[in-house]
Amino acid sequence: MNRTKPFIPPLPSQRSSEDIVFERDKLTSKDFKRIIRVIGLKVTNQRIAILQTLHTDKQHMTTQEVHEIVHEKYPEIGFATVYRFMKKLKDSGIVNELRMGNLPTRYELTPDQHHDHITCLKCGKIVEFEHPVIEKLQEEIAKKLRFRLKSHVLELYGDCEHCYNPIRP
Amino acid sequence: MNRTKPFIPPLPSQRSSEDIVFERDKLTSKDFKRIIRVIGLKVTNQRIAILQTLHTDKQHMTTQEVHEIVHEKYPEIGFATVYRFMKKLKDSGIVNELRMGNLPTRYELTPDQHHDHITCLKCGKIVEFEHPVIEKLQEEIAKKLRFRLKSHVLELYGDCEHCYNPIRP
DNA sequence: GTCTATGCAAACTATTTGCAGGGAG
DNA sequence: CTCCCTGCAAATAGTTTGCATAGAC
Repeated sequence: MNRTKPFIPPLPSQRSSEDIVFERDKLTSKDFKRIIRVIGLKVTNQRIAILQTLHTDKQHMTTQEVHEIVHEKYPEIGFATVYRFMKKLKDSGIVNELRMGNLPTRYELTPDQHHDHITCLKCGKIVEFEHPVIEKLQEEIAKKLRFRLKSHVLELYGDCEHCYNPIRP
Repeated sequence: MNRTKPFIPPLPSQRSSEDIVFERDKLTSKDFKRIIRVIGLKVTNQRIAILQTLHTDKQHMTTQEVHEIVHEKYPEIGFATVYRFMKKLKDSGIVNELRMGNLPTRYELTPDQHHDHITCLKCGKIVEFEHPVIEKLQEEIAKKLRFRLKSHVLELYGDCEHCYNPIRP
């Protein structure tokens, strides 16, 4: 996977190319501030910390997990702040919302290259994959049904190799 | 779409072919009883009514909607009964669970032929589609990642033709 | 100084659970 | 007659909202 490709938050409308291009792997506090400003919000320590967490810590975190981590640095932070900011981030495309079954919603910084997920029903392990052909087929389907495709969710569910009985043949 | 094909509830294990084949379009009270028995539950009026509703009324209903409808015939019925039964139905594959964004979970009788959904973000319209190639590609992905594929969710989101500005060219 | 953001708590929504009585097999 | 099923209500989980204060710009 190409990890040095520039990370461009997909803001639907007013994108001013040179303004919001970030190096995905090297996001600093300065970048976070910039992201926040770009989506028209005020820069606060809490928000920086949330972005920092999403960027540094493990992918696919729930709001509660994000809160837990940020809480260590800013013990006063409330759930509401995290929830509210996550929603803003989602609305401006900075993060993706992942809904696995009826588990709590998880988030990931919008990847530079779109990918989907396969989740183990037994241990909860999540593996990412990309499949350009499927992407293209989806476009075709939408076109045929006269929809303007905005987004999609493809989640596979199964048992990972460690979880389906390794003893029985 | 072939609507006269036999409807075979995909019970994972003990399927005794001649026992659980139903004509999808003609399900009667008798069939509902049979379905309930097949999944190892006791037959009750409430359960029959729930299946009846899922079969007769509009597809893609929430548990609350199902409850509302069944409630007219059995005013004493509680949410719990519907929720509990829906879960059983899901576990035995009689119904599919659809989770569109963070909206309440919707259900459909498991279609004889698998299909996915495209949802209009503006008016909520849902259109079903099938795409065998995508299905096959999913199998391949799972295989490559060493998962035993159990199920998947493919939901496309966009604006339907009536909702993207029909005036502007 | 103005207006947005925050923290707290309460409200809300969808869903689950405990329990005692009712009904299917 | 034995459990399973049901209705009710209370509990829970995740998320949202109202409000007064704090803080960014």
